Amino acid sequence: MAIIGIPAGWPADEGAALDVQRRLRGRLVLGEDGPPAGEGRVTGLDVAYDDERDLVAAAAVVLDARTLEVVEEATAVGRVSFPYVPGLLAFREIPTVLAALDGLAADPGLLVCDGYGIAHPRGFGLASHLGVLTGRPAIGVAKKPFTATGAEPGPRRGDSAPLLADGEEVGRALRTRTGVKPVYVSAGHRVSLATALAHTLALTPRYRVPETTRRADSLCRRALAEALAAG
DNA sequence: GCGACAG
DNA sequence: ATCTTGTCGC
Repeated sequence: MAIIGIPAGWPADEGAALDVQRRLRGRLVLGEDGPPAGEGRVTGLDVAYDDERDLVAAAAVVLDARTLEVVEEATAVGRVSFPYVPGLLAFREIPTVLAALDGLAADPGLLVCDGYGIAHPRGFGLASHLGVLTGRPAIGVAKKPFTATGAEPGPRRGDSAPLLADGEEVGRALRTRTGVKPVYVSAGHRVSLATALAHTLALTPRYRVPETTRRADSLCRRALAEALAAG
């Protein structure tokens, strides 16, 4: 499989990335409810890195939202396109993730990203960025808190507490399993927070992290290992 | 100015 | 993200 190069004109430094982020932010759509949970399709996206060889492997796994069975999978391997800078994660992952999405024949439905949507320092995290570039509904489900503030949610599955930025609710800390650490859910593009929360609960019948993310995580690790073995 | 900070 | 030792539980 060919290695995805860094796209022409891709931001080369933080200043350029911030400019792109600010421009794309103007195309964000937040007024839609988005696709209802439990029907249609949901697609999990994740990446794995090999810093030594400057490689990133991405996976896109399409699930039937009702049964959570795999409909289709695709992977891509690319060159790392940006250093890790908190708040600019999208610039590191997006070229290879888009290549994986391009490899799908099925309609991906809702995009479920490993990271934040609008609960981001400038309101435009990975899920929002990917949503705008693809035009598709997208949500972010992160495993760790970022810059938004919030209280601890209650102890039971389904309990949640607002994530606040400048007094506005930009997401929720959501307990997906009773007695287990919460995940951090935010709308990305063309979805409401309520829809994002409903999807996250529908995708976590058994584990803390959504089934989409778990499937994509294991697939991109496999893809990276195969790329390294192939040379 | 300093610390904190998705993956 | 990635690395890494040991431990607990189904």
